[in-house]
Amino acid sequence: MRPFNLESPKQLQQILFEKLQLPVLRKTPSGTPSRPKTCWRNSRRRHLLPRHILEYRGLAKLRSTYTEKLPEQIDPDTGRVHTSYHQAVAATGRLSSMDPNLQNIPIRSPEGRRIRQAFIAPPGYRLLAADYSQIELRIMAHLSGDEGLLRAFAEERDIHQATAAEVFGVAADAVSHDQRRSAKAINFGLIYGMSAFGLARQLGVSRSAAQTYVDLYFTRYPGVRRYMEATRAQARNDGYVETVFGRRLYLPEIRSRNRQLQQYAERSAINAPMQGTAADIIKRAMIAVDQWCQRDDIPARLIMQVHDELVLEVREDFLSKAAAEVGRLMSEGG
DNA sequence: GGTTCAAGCGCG
DNA sequence: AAAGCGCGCTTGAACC
Repeated sequence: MRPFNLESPKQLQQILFEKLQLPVLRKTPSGTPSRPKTCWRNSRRRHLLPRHILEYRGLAKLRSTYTEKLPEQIDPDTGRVHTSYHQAVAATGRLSSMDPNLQNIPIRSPEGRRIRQAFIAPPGYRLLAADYSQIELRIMAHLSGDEGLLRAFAEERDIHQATAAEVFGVAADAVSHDQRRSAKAINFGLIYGMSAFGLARQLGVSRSAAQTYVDLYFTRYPGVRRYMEATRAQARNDGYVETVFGRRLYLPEIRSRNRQLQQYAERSAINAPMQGTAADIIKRAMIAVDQWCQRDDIPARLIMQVHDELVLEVREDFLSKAAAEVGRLMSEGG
């Protein structure tokens, strides 16, 4: 018998599953019992130990990846951390940031935000971040031409609230927190090509309830359903999908007899035009913003891109002018 | 000393 | 059986 390493995360988790009596919902090919991740993560509501372990993992990630590593990556010449952006990595046309990755600096947790606070501008300068609001859903509205969705955006509505009002048949100001949360999950799910099954798992409701939400959504936004169906059909016919600006993603597996590969290709076909068009738009904005920055006497520099967000370094006295101009360039393209 | 893989985490 | 897209980094295990 092999030595039993109690510090092996896998073994620890395995023992924990038994002690906590989490159900075995499937087995791996080798016969090892296995529980879905969500089951394990949900168990933290009932059990103290999983809660502590998940908290520990999050903190360990922050320490090992950011707190300990980033200071080592400071360039001695400039005193800054410099990333490399790669243009031909992500299939959808996004940039990817490497060595170090500055597109995944923490922000979602309070502890993570403390790490982000370490990123500062030089004396006399400030960081200016400008991001697109709901850009992929706006693109979905554009591509689908759905009247209801286009109207909601034209009226600058809170889109998740507006969706909830439509799907649950209530007035916008009567939408509950849970209804908005569900609508948000539906909206994200649509962008990702998610099924009713996936939505059910995400929301913790029954499959039939999730199916009801999806059906209701498509009744309210029929253009979106038409668009989704047309995109799948087009991908299957042509073997590729493309963005508004013509960037293509080839999907040979859309005709695979392997159902898993075929469905994955379908989800990619749904997602790529939206994610890819967003990538095209911000790249054009980057060119416009940088050209503006390079003009004489403009005390602002484009220093980072995070998919739907541009970050600039701006001289303090120029901040409001820069914010206005960057906003204009990002929405109108110059 | 190195590589490769999976798991698990960070972000949009 | 799997059933939500796109990424990168760290860790530990297994192996050379």
